[in-house]
Amino acid sequence: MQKKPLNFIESIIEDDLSNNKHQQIYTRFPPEPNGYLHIGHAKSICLNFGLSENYKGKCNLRFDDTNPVKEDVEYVESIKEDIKWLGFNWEDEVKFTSNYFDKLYNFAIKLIKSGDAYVCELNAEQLRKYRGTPTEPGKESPWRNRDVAESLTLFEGMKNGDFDEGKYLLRAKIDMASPNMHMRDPILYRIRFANHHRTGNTWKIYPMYDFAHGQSDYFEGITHSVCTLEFEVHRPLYDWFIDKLADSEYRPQQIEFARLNLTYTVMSKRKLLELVESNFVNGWDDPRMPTISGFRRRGYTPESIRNFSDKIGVAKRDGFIDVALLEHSIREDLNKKADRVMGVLNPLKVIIDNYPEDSEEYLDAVNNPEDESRGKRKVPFSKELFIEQEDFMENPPRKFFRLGIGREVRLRYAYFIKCTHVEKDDAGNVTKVHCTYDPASKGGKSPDGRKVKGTMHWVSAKHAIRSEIRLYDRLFSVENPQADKEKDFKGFINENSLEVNKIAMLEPHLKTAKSGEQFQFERKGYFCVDKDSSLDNLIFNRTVTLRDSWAKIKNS
RNA sequence: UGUCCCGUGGUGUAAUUGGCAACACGUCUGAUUUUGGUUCAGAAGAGUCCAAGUUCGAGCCUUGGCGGGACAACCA
Repeated sequence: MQKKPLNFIESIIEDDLSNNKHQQIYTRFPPEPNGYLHIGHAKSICLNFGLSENYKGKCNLRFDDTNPVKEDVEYVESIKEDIKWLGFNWEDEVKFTSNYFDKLYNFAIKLIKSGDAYVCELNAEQLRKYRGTPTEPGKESPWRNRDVAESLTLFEGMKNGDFDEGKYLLRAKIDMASPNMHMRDPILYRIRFANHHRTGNTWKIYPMYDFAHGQSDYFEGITHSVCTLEFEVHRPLYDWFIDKLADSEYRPQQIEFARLNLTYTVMSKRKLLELVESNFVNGWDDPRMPTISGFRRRGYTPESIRNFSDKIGVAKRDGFIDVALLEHSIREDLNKKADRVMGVLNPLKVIIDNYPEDSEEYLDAVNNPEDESRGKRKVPFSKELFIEQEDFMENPPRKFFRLGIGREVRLRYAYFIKCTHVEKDDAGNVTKVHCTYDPASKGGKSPDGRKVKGTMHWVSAKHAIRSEIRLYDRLFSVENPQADKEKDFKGFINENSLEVNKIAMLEPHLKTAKSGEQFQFERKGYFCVDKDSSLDNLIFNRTVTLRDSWAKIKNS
């Protein structure tokens, strides 16, 4: 057995462990509770929790809840649910940055006292001007050298709610000329009269993310603070804070990796929120959304997402993962797990002219050829059947192996049938296909050994149950909807990303299928029962189609 | 005209004291098949952004270019 090559983060960890820098690793997943988790977060979750699993360490779930105006308990609940669903467990109880508000406040006071922070009165616009640009140095605030005592008093007042929002700020005193914008006297605290989902109205001031994040890692004893690339330039600032705070050699080590981009979708919470709010989709868990809850409702399994996460790897260069790899991951998983059934999406009536009028019989069908333990079931057969419209052609092209006049095919698990003639409507559309069957071919084998090219799925007309089927396609019509700087990403939405089919006919076995249950509709794809489904209105979501080499031939 | 990060098949990741580039997805053949699925066998596809240098030998080291990305929210 060959050892799987390490990614660069694992290499760092193995070095740290073998050098005894750490005896045990401690990671964390630190979402802000301001939206639902998406597949990009899943990558980070699998990484952080996976690392702690593989190296026998620990991993915290910590909500970075420093901005009460955007955050909500609804989101903390959904995030917890998603992580559990993926199969991960956090260490101890859930952590919140708001747990550290006191510590952070005391640290801020320490910084004021040591002359490393001051209360500033610049307004938003002035602040922007004073900050400079990436290529031009900033200017020092007129309040920068205010008395320590005065800053202390003012900061106390800010905390007590004595001042209006925006009136004062606490800023670190670092270097307004730094080539790194984040070092130009960053804001530590701002006044906010907002109700915090956990601390209520206790606080009138809230720490900025940059002032809270690194220290929270430090408070929790995190050894490896894994985050995405955009925080790379923040690292010197976090290190600056920790140097002021630390009383030992211990430092959390921040390591940045490239966030996940997937083709034909968008991955920012802001954009996903926009899709939800403008009703392009039906909520955060719409099966077209790249959210974890969306994939769950679509029928993706936790295993498929974890395997996907393994396969995409971890690196610092950012790129786009082909959505085909995700689709491969779910097919791979469902191929082993999903029971096969027969369902006709676009029914075409077939009449077996030589089959006895009122007769019916139950035929054996294998539930899952990949898993014998799943056993067999009975499928009813009778004189009138439905087949898929696209499985019949009057003038079939070369390489078409299905039914046509004079052709013989196999009905899966049933009989060989041969088409004799068709009926048409006034418009010339085929409405009924007449066939004869070979009674000797029961079960799908012909005793004389003759072969047929095609095997088709079918349902017995009088036994079939009708169902609603939601067919999903990619949400966007281009690989990268954000590539165009001029045009808004919503302009690239695929108008046909949802097709609701209400004419599908399924084998009766599915009548009692429960919400969340997954099946392979033979030759059509993987489907799961939607949460909106009920006994009198069965609803299936198509998770993904099967690979389809005929479609490729047909389209070329 | 700043600081930091990154350039390996179509896509994503490997190549761990420097030894003529591997795996996965995708693509294309063929075999098997009661799913045009699965499975199996095979093929094409990069000479590692460019240039110079060190070396017997460079994707790995050095230098200089070029290209891409991040950073100017009282967001995270």
